[in-house]
Amino acid sequence: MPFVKSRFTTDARSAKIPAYWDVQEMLLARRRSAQKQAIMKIATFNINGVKARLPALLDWLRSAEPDIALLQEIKSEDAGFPASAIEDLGYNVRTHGQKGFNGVAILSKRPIEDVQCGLPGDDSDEQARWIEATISGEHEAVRVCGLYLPNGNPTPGPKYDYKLAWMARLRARAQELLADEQIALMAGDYNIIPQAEDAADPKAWREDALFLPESRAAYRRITHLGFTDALRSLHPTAQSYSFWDYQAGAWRKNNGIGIDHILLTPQAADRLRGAGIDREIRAGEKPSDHVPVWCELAL
DNA sequence: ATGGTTGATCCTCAA
Repeated sequence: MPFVKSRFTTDARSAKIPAYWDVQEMLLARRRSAQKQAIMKIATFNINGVKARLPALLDWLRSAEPDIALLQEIKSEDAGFPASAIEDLGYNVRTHGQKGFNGVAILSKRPIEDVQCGLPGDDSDEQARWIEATISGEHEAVRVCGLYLPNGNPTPGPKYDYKLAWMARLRARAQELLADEQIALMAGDYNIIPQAEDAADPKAWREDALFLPESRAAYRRITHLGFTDALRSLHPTAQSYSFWDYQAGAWRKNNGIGIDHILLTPQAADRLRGAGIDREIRAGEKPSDHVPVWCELAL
């Protein structure tokens, strides 16, 4: 390796002084390690019945160690939620449940403050699909919104109308979050396949409420307000599948779809440090048909 | 092409 004379080290004396780049590199490394201590891992997970899924949920919490987990489809009333087993792992628990279906929850190692249940905009809506709260990191707080967007099938029909109406209300809440200019995110089961690339077999979903052009346009009307998809931002070409049907060997054939998303406000996106999908737990004992999607924010 | 799984509940619905 021949010695290449740097234009910054013109003589032997100045060569002893650390180069400008080395100093910058050192400062950057120092800043990175400082940020590492304040990283918060925030996950969304549609567990498809918290009681049937409790062992799998506890296993995942122990191994993935999220600071915050937003759960959907707990299929449990608040009183029936198995909070104590989760609290034993060091989590605070807040639920917004209903009998039989739907239901959302927030698990957090740090205190859960200013909890709001129910998506604003329709007082007659009885379905438990929205919970939001403020959680403080080491230096800064994040407003986390957990959502279970209506499936919408069959189409056309009242269920699809409800989906689109719910998405219009979601857009209104999203606009408020952006206007607040806070570190905030909306994460959950959106029941939306944003693009053909987010499905192994997009043709099979052409007529489905998860992939109809009108559904995807409604989703884009929300993201285009100024949200960043955590996974897509860091891994533009990664496979986004987060759901595999129980039927017809979908998991075995990797016939999946990406419908669980984390949308960040600009203030949250600036603090994004990592994102991923825990797809391996789909192969575990009595798995949910969804797997967790997570991101890491420097807070 | 059409098949076929799971959870919660009250035997059928929702996904």
